[in-house]
This record gives sequence, C-alpha cells and structure tokens, in this order.
Amino acid sequence: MDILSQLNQEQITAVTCTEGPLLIVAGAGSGKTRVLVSRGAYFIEQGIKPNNILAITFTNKAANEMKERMLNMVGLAAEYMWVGTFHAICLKILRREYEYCCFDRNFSIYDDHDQQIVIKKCLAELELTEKAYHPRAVASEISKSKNQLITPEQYKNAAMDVWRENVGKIYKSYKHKLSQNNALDFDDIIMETVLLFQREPKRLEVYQDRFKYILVDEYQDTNHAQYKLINLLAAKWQNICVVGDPDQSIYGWRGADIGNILDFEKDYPNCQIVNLERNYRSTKNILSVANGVIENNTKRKPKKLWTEAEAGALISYRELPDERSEASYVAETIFDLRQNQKFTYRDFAILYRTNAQSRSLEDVLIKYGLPYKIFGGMRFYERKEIKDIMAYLRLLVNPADNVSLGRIINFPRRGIGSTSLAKLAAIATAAQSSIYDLLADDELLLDMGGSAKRGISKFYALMESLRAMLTDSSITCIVKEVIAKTGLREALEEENGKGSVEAESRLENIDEFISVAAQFDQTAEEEAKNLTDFLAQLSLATDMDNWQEADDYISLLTLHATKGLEFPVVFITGLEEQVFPHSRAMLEERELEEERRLCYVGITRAQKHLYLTRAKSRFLKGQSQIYRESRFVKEIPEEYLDAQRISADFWHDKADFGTGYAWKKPPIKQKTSMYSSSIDSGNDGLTNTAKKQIINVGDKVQHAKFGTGMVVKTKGSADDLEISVAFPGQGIKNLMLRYAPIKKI
DNA sequence: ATACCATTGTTTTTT
DNA sequence: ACAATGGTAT
Repeated sequence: MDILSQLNQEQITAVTCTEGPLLIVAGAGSGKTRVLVSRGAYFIEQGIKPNNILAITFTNKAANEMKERMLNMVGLAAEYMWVGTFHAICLKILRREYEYCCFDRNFSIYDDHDQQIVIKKCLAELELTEKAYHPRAVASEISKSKNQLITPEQYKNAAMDVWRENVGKIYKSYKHKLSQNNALDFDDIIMETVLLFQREPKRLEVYQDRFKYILVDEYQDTNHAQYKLINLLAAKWQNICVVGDPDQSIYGWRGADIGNILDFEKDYPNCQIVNLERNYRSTKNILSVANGVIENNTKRKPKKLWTEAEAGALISYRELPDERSEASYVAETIFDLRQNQKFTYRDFAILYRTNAQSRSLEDVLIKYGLPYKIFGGMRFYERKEIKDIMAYLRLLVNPADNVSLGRIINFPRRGIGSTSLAKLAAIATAAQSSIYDLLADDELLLDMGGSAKRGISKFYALMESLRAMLTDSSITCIVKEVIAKTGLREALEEENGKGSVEAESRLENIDEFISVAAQFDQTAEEEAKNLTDFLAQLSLATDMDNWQEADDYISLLTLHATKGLEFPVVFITGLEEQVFPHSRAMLEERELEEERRLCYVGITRAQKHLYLTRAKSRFLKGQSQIYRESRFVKEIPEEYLDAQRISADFWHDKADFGTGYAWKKPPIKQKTSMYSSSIDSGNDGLTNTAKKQIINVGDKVQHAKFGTGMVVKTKGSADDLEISVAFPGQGIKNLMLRYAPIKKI
C-alpha cells in the first residue's frame, strides 16, 4: 500500500492506529499534515465510512488545506468527512439542533465589537461606570467564564469581591440581552453546543454515532469547553486521536489549557502515544537554536527535535539603532537574497510580536518597492463599510437583532438621532419586543418627533421591500440591492470627503464584498445557499483564509499567526525586552514561558535561513524609547550565531542624525544592492522620531495642526514636559510634549 | 439633531 | 499617534 511508503516508522504507527485513543505528539516540522492526510486515506482504505470521520482544526486555512489534500488523495469520498474548525463544526450542529436550544435558527453572531456595545448597555442599565468596569476587562472575564463553561449563576456564587459580584450581574444581563437579540457570541458557539449535549443525551448519541472517529489538531491550544465537547463526543466509541505539541501552546491568554494535552494519558489510560521528533523542515542550525531556546522552559516534558538535514547557514543576528533601520536592514537583506540566491518574494516571512510593529516595516517596504502582504491587523470584515452592509443583512434575517438595527437605523442619515433611538429602545424593553417589530406600530410611535417618525417609516418600508427579496433572490442580488436602495455607497463616500484616499478604499471594499457574495453564490452547497449561512461564514472568516500561494509577495504577520506555516527565509524582528517578551506577559513565569514557546514557534517556521533583529530604540505607543536586548537572544547558544551588535561609533553617529542621518550599513560582506545608493543619499523616509527636544519659553514651534506658535509656559520636566503654546488666532493650547506632533523651529 | 472639537485611553496575541 | 468617546456649539 503506497499510502505508507513515504512515511517513517513513527508516522506509520500514527497512521495505522485506527481504534482507541491516540496521542500524537508532533514536533514542529515533523510531517504532521502528511500524517493526518495519510491517516484519513488509510481509514477509508480500511473500509471506514468517510461520514463517520470528524476532523477538527484550529484555523479555516488548516481545514481547507486538509480538505483539499484529502480530495487529492482519496477523491470524492473526502467530501463526506466533516472537516472544520471548532466554531464551524459547532455552528453547523447548532443550526441543525436549534429546536433543542433557546434561540432561533437565524441567530446573529456577535463579534467583539458587537459584544462591547451590549456590555455597555448592560453597564448603563445596572448603573455601573465604564471606568470601574472597563468593557474590555468585563468582556474578557465573561469570555474566560464561557470557555470554562461557567454560567452567570455559578460565576456569581463564586465571586469573592464586589467587582466580581458586579461582573456576575453584568454577565447575567449580557446573556439575557444576547438571547433577546437572538444572538450568540464566539464563545457561546462552543459553550451552547456543550450545554446542548449535556442537556439532551439523545441528541448527543446521534452525533456520537455519526462521528465514530474523531481527530483534533492543535490539541495543546484547546480550552476547557472545547475539551469537554470532544470528551462528550468521543465518550461512546473512544476513537479519539489528538495531535499537538506542548511546546507550541501559545494561546493560554485566550483560555487554552495546556493541561488538556499533558493530561491526555490520564483521561484515556489505555491510550497509545506516538512521538514524532524527526524534523523535515529546517536545517540543523535552526533546530539547535530552537532547542536551545525552548530548553529554558522549566515546566516542560523534555523533547528534542532532530534532523538529518545539513547544518546550513548560521543564524544571523543584527542589532540596529531604531525600528526604521531595522526595517531597512530586513528589506535590503531580502533584496540581496532574492538577487543572489534565487529566492522569490513568497519565500520570505517577516514576523513580529504585535501588529503595531508592522507599520515601520510596511513603510520601508513601500519605499523599496518590494511587494508584501500584511496578515492580521484590521480584518476585512471588521471594516466599517463592511460591517454596515452586514448589519443590514443581519437585520433582514434576524429582526430581533437590536445591535445591528442600532448601527444602521440612522446610517445613512434618516433623522433618527440617539434620543429617538433611546426612546425606541425603552418602548421595546417595556413591550418585551424587538425594536424592529415596533417600527410598524404607529400607535406606539405617537410621541416620537416628526422627523424621527418620517425616518422610521422610511426605514421600515426600505427593510420590508428588501425582505421581499429574501426567498427567491441570489445573495449577490440582495447585497447589490441593499447597497443601491440604502444609498450606502454615497453615504460612505461623503463621510470622509469624496475623492479622499479613505473614501476610495471604502468603495473598493464594497465592490470586493459584492464579489465575495458572488463567489458564495457560485460555490456554496445548495442546502446552505442562504443569507444566514452566508453571514455565518463571514463571521468565522479571517484574513489568513485567503492565503494564496500563487501570488509572489513577502508575508508580514504576527508570531501567533504563523502557526502551521513554514517559509524558506524567516525574519524575527523586535527582539527586545518589553516587546518580545511582551511587557504584559513577563511578570508571571507561566506567561513568560508562553512567550518563549512563541519564540520557539517563530524559529521553527524557518526552513533555510533565520534572521533575528532588534532595534536599540523603538517608537511605540507614541514615543521613542530605548529597549534592552531580549532575553531570548541571550538564550541562543553562541556557536550557532552570526551576531553583529551596534558598534560604539555607529551609536555615536546617531546623536546628530537630525538632518543628515542615513542608515549606515553594518560592515558585513554584502554585494551592493541596487537600492543601497538611494538609502545612503536620500533619507526622506527616515524621520527623527528618537530626537529629544529641548524646549523653553520663547521658542517657536511647529504643530501639525495648529501651525506655528510661541511657547509661553512650560510645566514639569523631561518626559512629562507640558508646554503651553500660543497659536495666533487659535489661543493658547496646553500640550504634552511627548505626545504632541510638535517640532521646534 | 448634527457636526465639530477636545479629551481620554490605549496596544498583545485571535477563532 | 491614534481611535473612540463625550461635550459643546450651531
């Protein structure tokens, strides 16, 4: 059988173990995907029915990749397997089983932005201040609880202080509001499925018998709710295979419990364990560095990846004066490697800890004219214009969705302001109805203002006319009609001034959305070809899904987002204390170890070359600051490192770079690139953000907005210097020197 | 009701 | 520096 011919001994064991619990500890680059796909093929060859197989992955991308490779290997039989993320699978189940739950089939899915709005409403009702109960903090507390399957009542009972008691109240009210809006949030999708199965053993058994063979990928990143779900589904047949690597557990902050994988043997005492430690991805040097770093974690099962690959190049480490020169260094190295070693752009990945760091990299790549694509950050479906269209669509299928209604009832403008909306909401609460249902009721609207009244009937008529299309129009038609009839396009164009860059990009995004709809119309399965499923698919979509290998560009992404990916050449940037490890994650040992695992994940993405960089000073959070070298650099064994730190005179040069500064190349043997001249001469992109300004009373300053003015007063000193500036015709402004866009002239 | 302005907080990572 | 919020003027 040629399924097994390409595999090593451990991999064969993993593939051919069909019955009973199985734990596959798959180190980075150990051929995991190949094993999983071969396993699927082997199962089918053994006569196991594809529709009895459930495979759960962590990302849509992984799911798509698996589906595709299964299709190639076993053909159409693969279509009958259930492959998807936890959220996608649970959503599918909930849509089928909604009769056993207390929500309607067409429920909306609230993202974190919608969540915030609901939480704020709860706070207002409970008369709690946003200052004491920061919506973000409350949201994270609620999310954590849901991931632990803790209900509001349980939360309240366990509350040991006033804050938690009140959060318990908010949680309860939040949950109530969601159900009134017929909405679920991300965490609900998992939790409600678990609760459903716990409540309805008969329904559970239906799915147990359907999913006789269960596979869970990235098991180290499952949270308690997900663990419980798997546990319930696998209870009857015990054919559960989990794959993961404790060293790559990087989602603890979002409720992932590394204990799930560590305790697998306890949960399933008769389980088999396979360790995949041979790495097929990286060079010896890269692996040695990875091992060297991860060994610093004390709470860890020992494991050492090995390879038969060649030693390869040393790992390069460069220390640069600031983030702009760091970016220039990366850009130039990419340029040279592509010129001299036949790499293409798609072979490169630039990694960073936080999305904010992508900014300076992006600027420099633009300046160099190198093609790149940023993953993460502001997602397509989070953009205002897209959320606006989606709010219309959501309200169409789910009239109870007050959050969506609130978003669009007065956009485009219809003369229904916040006062009128608040009135509507109050009447709705009193009448135990949704706001939308009120709109048709003339009597209830008696005491609304005239313009509001007109606006409301206009809005209601609009929505009803759109609703008429729901049954027999394609999604594309509906989307186009929504845009046309609401005048969204014009309103969005106006909002930032027509012709502006912002307006242009919004129009582009709208068109992009139409083509997403068209694509859905073409590809969706017949039974799922409706607005509800379209919206659900969009809610779970991420930027990473559209990863196209075909296009040739450099990838920019966070370390978290790289999980499961690999690149011939990897740059890990921003290796500074406070940045990576991140300041918010270095206080507790547990968190620090997770940061280290994140570093390990980053290193092990690299196949051929690994470049590490750090900036001595970095502009973050509105100010330039000096950072120390990351401890992770110090943990790398010196013998694998080709390190070059900033030399003393280099650092000296920096002091007067106010005008003539240009990034000075470190003295490494490098062929002159076509771009280096432009870097050495022109320095237009290199701003002097790190320059310390000394400002006294009487100085003239230039402000980005107010123009030039004279300093009339200073208060405080050094970093906290507060200055009062008189701007002609605009009065005296008090400004914080460290934040204000000010230049001394 | 709306538009504009100033003050405030905010940045970790994401299905 | 930025976005988002809240207050004030029109």
